[in-house]
Amino acid sequence: MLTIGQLASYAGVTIRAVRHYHQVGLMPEPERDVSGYRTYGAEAVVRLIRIRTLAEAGVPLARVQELLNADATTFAEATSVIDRGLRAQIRELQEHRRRIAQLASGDSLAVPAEVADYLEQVRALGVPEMMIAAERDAWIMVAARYPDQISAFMADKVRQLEDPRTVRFYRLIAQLLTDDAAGEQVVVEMADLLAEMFEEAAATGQLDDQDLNMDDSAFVQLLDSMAEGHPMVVRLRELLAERGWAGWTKVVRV
Amino acid sequence: MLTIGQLASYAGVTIRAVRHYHQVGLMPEPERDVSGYRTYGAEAVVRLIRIRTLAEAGVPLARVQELLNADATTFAEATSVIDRGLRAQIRELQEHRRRIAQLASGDSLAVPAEVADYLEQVRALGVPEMMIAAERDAWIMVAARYPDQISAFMADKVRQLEDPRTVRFYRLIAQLLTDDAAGEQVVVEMADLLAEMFEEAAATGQLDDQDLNMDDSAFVQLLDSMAEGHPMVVRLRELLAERGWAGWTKVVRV
DNA sequence: GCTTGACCTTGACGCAGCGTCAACCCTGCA
DNA sequence: TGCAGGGTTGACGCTGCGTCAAGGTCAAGC
Repeated sequence: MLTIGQLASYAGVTIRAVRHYHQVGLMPEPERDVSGYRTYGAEAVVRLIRIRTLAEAGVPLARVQELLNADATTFAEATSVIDRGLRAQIRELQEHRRRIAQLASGDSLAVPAEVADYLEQVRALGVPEMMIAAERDAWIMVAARYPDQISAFMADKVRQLEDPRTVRFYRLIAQLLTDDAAGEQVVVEMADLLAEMFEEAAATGQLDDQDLNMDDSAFVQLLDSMAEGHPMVVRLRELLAERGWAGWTKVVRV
Repeated sequence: MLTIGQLASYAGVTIRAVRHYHQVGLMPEPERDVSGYRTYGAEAVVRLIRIRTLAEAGVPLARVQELLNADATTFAEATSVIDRGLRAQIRELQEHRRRIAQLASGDSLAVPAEVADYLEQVRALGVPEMMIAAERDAWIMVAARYPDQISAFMADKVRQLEDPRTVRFYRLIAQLLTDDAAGEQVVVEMADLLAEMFEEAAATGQLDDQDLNMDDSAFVQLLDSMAEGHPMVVRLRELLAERGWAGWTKVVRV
């Protein structure tokens, strides 16, 4: 007769696992000797090995129970179900790998590739990291709220970078953030630039497109609020208001 | 400002998950409004999305914490570690699939393929299922104890099946188990057969090979004990003892 | 007969990442 | 005013054991 330790070592499992199987009813509690030790025979070894074989194949213990008593047909069905589950898990893990690989490349942490590309272009203009980070955060939110439209948004933004005035605008931001001496006049130039571009956008109907895309006003407010942290933004909005424009995420004439 | 439900829905997670992240310190507890509701700003949405992105990529929450504050180099290192982990998991699952597929085929539940093949051949001789099951159990144990030698053992057993006396022996077992009337004379014939074969094995040195392979006497006793359940086996051992042989799993001259 | 070390016993907490009550309070609308 | 649909904390549940804790037992050497 075997002690629990011997049983466990024959089957290549831990003592704790054997006791666990008793607890959940996978193996019957065996006879005890005079001092209370569990005593096992060979049939326990066999049962334990079969349990392990199934468990190591990824079968949850609850189903091991059923499978050990199942006929061939039931067993075959069960295994095919389990195999489907395993395949699904593998697919999931592969998806995880893909995501991790994406994360590992660049600052794309939590942003889709399109956004990362755009940010890279903005970075190339010399815009300071602080501003890049703020932009990234905003686009993270947009991507979360409008996952289907994010690539269209980004395509639009990339097109805007072709306009020299947009580039100039970003350069001014860089100047404001890096050069403490730069002050009011820079902000004024920015406001003028924006007002001019808004005018054009209104004329070509681009401002109307916004309505179709950003239909969630609470979300727009939320995005706007992200910018308010900076005093420069506050001042810029004042100047834009003087020029007849309100809104930030979504621009409207007032 | 957002409530917890709004925050959760922006990021596509459950409220419970958000509260969990507070609890484990992944997200700071935000301000409360007059009635005790948590109030969030946009930066919480961003942080939550980044947490989810990492978590869904299979990063344990404990590491998400570190990664969010890590620099690019640390981050790259960490992701490669995580990717290795994911690959390992995938390999494991694939191994599980292999095992499940093996289990699904035939009565190979927990026996290696070699054993299953051997049992199939024995079954073909007309040996009743009860005996097959007993044999299978014994080989399960042998395979567990001597995984490296099991295929050699089985090759040996298959070779033995070529001997007409072995076949005759199995047929006699079948007769004993199915025909209640069959009695003493069958067992005697079996004992004679075995004694003859043991004699030959001793002459050709095959019995010495056993010593090299089965070196664990406790294990041998255990295997012997599996057979003792049947009165026929007990009687057979008596007769073999009269003919000068002892042991069952491991045969010795006495 | 005593000590020592390896092995056995039960009981209970811990783990990851939340899901799911329970029991109660707050808000907005008809 | 009532009711639906938010929010709050607190606590247990799930999987498959690992890991103390606080002992009792066995075999062996002195």
